[in-house]
Amino acid sequence: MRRPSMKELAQRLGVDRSTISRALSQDKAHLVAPETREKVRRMAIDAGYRPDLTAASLRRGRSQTIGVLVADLENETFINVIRTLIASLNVDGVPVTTPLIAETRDKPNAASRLIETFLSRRVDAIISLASTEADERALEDASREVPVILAIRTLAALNLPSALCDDREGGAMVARHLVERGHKFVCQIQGPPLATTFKLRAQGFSKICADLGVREVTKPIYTAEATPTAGKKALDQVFECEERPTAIFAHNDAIAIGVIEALRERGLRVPEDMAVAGFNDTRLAKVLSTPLTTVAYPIREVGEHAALLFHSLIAGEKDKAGSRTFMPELIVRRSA
Amino acid sequence: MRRPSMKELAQRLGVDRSTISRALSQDKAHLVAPETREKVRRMAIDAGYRPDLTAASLRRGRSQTIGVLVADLENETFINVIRTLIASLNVDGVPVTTPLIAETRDKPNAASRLIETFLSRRVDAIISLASTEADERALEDASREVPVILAIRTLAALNLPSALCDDREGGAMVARHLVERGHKFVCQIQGPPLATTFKLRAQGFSKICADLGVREVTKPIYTAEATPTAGKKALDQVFECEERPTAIFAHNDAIAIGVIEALRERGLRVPEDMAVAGFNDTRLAKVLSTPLTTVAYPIREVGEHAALLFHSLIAGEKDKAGSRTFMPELIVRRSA
DNA sequence: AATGCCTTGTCAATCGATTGCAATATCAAT
DNA sequence: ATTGATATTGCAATCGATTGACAAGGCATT
Repeated sequence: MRRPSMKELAQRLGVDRSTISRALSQDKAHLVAPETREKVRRMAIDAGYRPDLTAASLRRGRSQTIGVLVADLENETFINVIRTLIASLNVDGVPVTTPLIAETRDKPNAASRLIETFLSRRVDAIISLASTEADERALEDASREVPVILAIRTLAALNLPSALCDDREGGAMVARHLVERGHKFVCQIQGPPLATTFKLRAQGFSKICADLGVREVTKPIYTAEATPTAGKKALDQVFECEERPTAIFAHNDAIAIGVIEALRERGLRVPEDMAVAGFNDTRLAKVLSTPLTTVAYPIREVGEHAALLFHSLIAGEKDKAGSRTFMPELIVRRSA
Repeated sequence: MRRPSMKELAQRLGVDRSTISRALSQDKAHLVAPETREKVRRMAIDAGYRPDLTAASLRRGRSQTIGVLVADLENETFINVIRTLIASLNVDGVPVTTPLIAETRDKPNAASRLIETFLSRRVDAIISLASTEADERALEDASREVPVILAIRTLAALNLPSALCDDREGGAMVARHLVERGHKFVCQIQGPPLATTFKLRAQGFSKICADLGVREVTKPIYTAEATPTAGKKALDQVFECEERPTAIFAHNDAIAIGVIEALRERGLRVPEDMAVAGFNDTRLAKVLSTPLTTVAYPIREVGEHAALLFHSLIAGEKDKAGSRTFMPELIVRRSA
């Protein structure tokens, strides 16, 4: 006992399919007599009618679908941005645009392949929370067919509408704070160099250090991944230096957590023997027994602006679709 | 300069659209002369042809799409199961089935609304990693229209094909271990009672305690969410008891981490003053300076079996689609 | 030469909804 | 009664691909 199509509903009711379509639609419902409209709606409900969105997509040329590229599904910040984005895709609690979420894990060709799939599925827009310079070309090509929006990670060369955090200023905030606390020799543990985020944080941090006459460990220290494990390993490099810094700026809370654990294993106290600051203000940051000094990411703002960009671009209002950069906020806790 | 459709390719090449379709397909390509086939493929490539999957879906009655319901996108275990599932959706590295991932956050009506969307989009199957008794009805209804697969969380009443972990035995493993270590009075901090997972872990644990004559804190302790913050708060309840247990089984690593941090703040050492065990073997479990004794979730097995179920059911091989329960593994580290 | 088979390709219907245009009905105004 | 405007509905094309039925041509067999 399959569910009926519009055609069948029409037959049962003795009207044309177009009437059914209009009666059930949002914007064309006024074209059908209130009486008929009600009749159609009632019948649709108790016949268990369910619209076929693939058919509607084909005809409309709009799939009511958005492709979401995300670098890492385990990353709280990404997920939370996606959550606020998704929330804005609903109208009256009913999801009208379905997100197609796909993860790149920063693998070289992942993005281009996924973008191909998105385009084949005729997404109405693509929003990338995973941009790296390796995908620049793929995103540029895609942007000629469909609106492409950048979030979290920018790509300077592309000039696409984007929703970002001021990562440079975030790095600067940490630097200023460490200087205020009297640190004279500090160190960064950077995230993987692929994404612009970390580069900017590093720049902002270093700039302030230079300006205020604070020395940094000269050799740059990177992690392969932005994870606790990688952070833990990276700490070894800090201790290979001739002189030990008194504070570490980890580019992300996950890294910071690894660093703190590693310090603890070496019997060093945080912040007394070594101050540690992170970035993102993860859930865990508050819970740690040495609560983490970190930079709160403007999650809601970024998510909401990304959504706004999506809606403007869909509506063809290119003028309204400006890029914005939101300010993060330094959260001072015990660790630094 | 829009991309061409099959029709346009056909015109340019002076053949019928059906020939193009067959030449480009996997399974019907042999119906086209090798010469023509090559000609078509070459032309398709340099004309930048890209198939329209919404059109194909409509005609085929199969959308090459799978609806994935997940309770929490921040949960590593869910994500990792989804990852292995997704990996199996690719053929030769090319994604043929697109997952539609949606998060319920265990909110009452989220699942049914999302299932509606899935069905409107004509997904080929639904796989739920978010089942709670509240969604039982919705999943049952859905299963009459499309294959529904359960993963991680089961629903006893429904008898749907599922890929599970033996949570009861997992709980039992922890209990046996604590007994071996000489604990006589222990305590559980359970996850939210919605999902069967936690109920089973509790049962398995309590059964062994009872059998081996170990006492448990009588009042059951639940967390509102399976998060570190909730775990931290739950620990207060443990200390409200007249007699203090010597070991805690937290139903999940996130909870365990919160518990450990809270203990540390009270100045108690883990495991000397209080042993703590978790569940899932999260990334963080290894990294903690008191590495966590926990139960490794059979992520790969569950993910792969879920994928296998999907493929069998799609192929109409219902007989091959049996439920399976995989054994977790106790990982003994320092915390208990 | 007749028959049958195989290969290759065309024709046309179809999936289920949406929408521009035309048709009819209704009503008011002249 | 005629005209015009408005409201409501129907007709039919369309979105882009897939597929069953069928035709044409080539080849081998008898």
